Amino acid sequence: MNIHSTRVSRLSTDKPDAILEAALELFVERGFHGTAVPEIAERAKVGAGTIYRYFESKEALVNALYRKWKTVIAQMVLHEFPHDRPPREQFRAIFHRMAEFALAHQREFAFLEFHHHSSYLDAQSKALEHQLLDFADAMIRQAQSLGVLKPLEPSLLLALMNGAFLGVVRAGSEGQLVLSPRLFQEAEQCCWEAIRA
Amino acid sequence: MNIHSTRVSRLSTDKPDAILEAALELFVERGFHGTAVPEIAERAKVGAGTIYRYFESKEALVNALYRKWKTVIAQMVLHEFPHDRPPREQFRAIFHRMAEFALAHQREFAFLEFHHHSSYLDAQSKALEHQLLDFADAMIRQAQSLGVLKPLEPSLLLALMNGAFLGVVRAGSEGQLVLSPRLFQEAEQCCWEAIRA
Amino acid sequence: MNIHSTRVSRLSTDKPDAILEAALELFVERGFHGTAVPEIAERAKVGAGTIYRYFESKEALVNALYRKWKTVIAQMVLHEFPHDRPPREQFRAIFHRMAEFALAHQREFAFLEFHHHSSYLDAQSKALEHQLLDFADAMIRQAQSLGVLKPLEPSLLLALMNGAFLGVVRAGSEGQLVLSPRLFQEAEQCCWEAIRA
Amino acid sequence: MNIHSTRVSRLSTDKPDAILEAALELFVERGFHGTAVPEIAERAKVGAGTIYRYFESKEALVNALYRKWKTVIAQMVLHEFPHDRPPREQFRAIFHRMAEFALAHQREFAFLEFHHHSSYLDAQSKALEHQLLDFADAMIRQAQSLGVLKPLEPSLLLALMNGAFLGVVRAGSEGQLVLSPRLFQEAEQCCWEAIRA
DNA sequence: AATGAATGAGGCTTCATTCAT
DNA sequence: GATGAATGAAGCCTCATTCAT
Repeated sequence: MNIHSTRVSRLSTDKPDAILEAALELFVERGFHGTAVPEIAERAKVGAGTIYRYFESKEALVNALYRKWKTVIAQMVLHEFPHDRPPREQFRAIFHRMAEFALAHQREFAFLEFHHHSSYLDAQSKALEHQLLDFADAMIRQAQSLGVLKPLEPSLLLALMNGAFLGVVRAGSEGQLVLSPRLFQEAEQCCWEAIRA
Repeated sequence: MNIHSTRVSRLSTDKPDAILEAALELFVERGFHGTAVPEIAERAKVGAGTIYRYFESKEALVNALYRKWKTVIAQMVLHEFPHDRPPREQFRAIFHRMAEFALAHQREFAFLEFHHHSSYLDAQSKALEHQLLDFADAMIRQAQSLGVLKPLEPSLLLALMNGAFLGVVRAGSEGQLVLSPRLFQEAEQCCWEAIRA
Repeated sequence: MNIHSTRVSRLSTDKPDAILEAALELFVERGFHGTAVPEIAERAKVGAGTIYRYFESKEALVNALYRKWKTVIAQMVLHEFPHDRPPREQFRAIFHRMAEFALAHQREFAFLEFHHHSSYLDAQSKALEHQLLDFADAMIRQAQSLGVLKPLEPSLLLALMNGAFLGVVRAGSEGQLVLSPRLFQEAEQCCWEAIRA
Repeated sequence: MNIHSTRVSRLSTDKPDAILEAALELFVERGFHGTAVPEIAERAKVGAGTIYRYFESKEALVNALYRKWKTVIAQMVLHEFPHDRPPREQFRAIFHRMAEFALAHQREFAFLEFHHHSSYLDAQSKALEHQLLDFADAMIRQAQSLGVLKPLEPSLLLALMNGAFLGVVRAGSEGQLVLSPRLFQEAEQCCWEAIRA
């Protein structure tokens, strides 16, 4: 098998990926209901029918997309997490890893956020959602028990951090802010001061 | 004007409001493209054609809705703003007024946030968006010049605050948090600590 | 309300009927799966969407059609049936009434026969089917007990009569035979001789 | 030709047959338009493209199928027909031979009947149809000239016989009747009495 | 020769909008 | 002014057919 045939073969294999990629872009730009399946096909440079060889329906497609990236981000955050380090460092780790993901995959991040609670996400997709939230919730409670964080409702602290981070990413994708590792470091410091005891 | 004509007039006047109200609910529940105009008519208890007497198109309807509430929230925040008070107090004022709005009009707030940057919003609607942001930006710069806030990019601080606030409201509408004036006070304190020098 | 408005009103009311009529013709000509809904709309001179104001789906449409005419034929045969007359006369009555229907509604008769056992007919429609068959079966058994008919399986006699009648109507619609009351009288005599003791 | 090549050859030769067999089953179950070509391929255990190596199109496939079995049944009925025997015996021969075919090939018989006058049958296929009918018509006329049959329109007698026979087979495939040689003998006697002078 | 992935025309259905009442 | 029946363009999806392997 020479280079050429390898390439051809890779192209074939990439069809579902091209579809996912195209769908991601369009769902972010126009939303789920605002995107027509043939548009996705066109951008992915495949026939409209081809989409249905790989995904049962438009809904199955969003769900596959959602699960794919939600799984990636969860793994990035949780992989070899420094469980035995102090809260301040753990917080930095989470923030940093999410920033890394958000920088490398702005569109994917936006997609995950905008489709959070949509009616077309199935139970399995919604379950994935809680993986990270539950983890963060546990972190917060532990840090609170150590007296490191403000003794407020964990959900409040979580909502503030989550929101603040998302706000920064949003400002980035809207062009009001140029995202950079440096910027996220600054944001991280601010966020920490928001919740520390 | 006799009783009869008053009634008729009141009914007539209420129709566009009923339509806006119904549209708001449905747009929040299912999104713009996910909502059918006849559904709006049904919930508003008017004929489908009636909507087109008051709004040129479905798009004109969202834009009217967006402008209506964006104007209300802008007025709530800016009306008799304590321009001569210290930054700490001004920050509290903004936060408090927005919280008031968000508590009284959760659906409206959600609507404004979810439709921020949608393609179906026209230029005029998008312009309204900047009213509050520009105001906040000016506040931040002034406070920074007084050395009260961290000397970071104003857009970053704005994004953090905006996001954090939104995160709390979101957690509220998702049921993870029970919104209350007390809760917003706590959130406000956290947010302030995030950005103060 | 003058003649003109009556006409208009009748036209409006006739829309579902026009749809049923058009569907009937096309289903007979090309079968259920061979007929496109827009074709039905075109022949009925209505918009394609209009069909869906009156029928939930293409399937609901065939079922409505089937039930409509199956009910009509059943009533024609069973209405004021001469229960107290001798078998020979009863047989003639059934045959004659069905012939009357088949002559007046050739297409409808063909439709009912060709769609008998189709997968798109729902349970309710299929239930209607048995109304006439069960009645005929009871007749046959009674006549047998009187020694008037051959002592063969009732289902066989029924199948022979049913088939023979249908064969004549078919030959008529295929142009091999010109249907007439006279012709059916002759057919009736033949059929009786086939089954009489 | 060695064992190996025989096997290969048999396999190859069997492919069109497997396709015809699969198509027959599905056409009977769901009709022509209700059956998808890939389904036929799947049931025949061949690739979808393979079908097009043997048949130009889906339409060509039904026509081939129709012609194949229409030819078989015609040969079964006409082969060494007892031209010099009396009408009663000839009638019995036809009936018996068709019964034999219908018993051995219920699905094929059903297929031929249900697709009689379909728009997708071409002229050649429809011509085959007349082979048997014309033969039967000639028989009837001859028997009539001998005064053995009722002096009614030959087409009427033909339609009655044809229909009655079909009715019995139909009742068999619908489960209302258990087909057997004995049953067909009884049916034959009935039919004869229907038309004899 | 055989395959089955790929295609895109066409089918069923929805829905924004119009218009006769 | 108000209605809602009617429309047809457009959306999701299927499937007969092709073609690269």
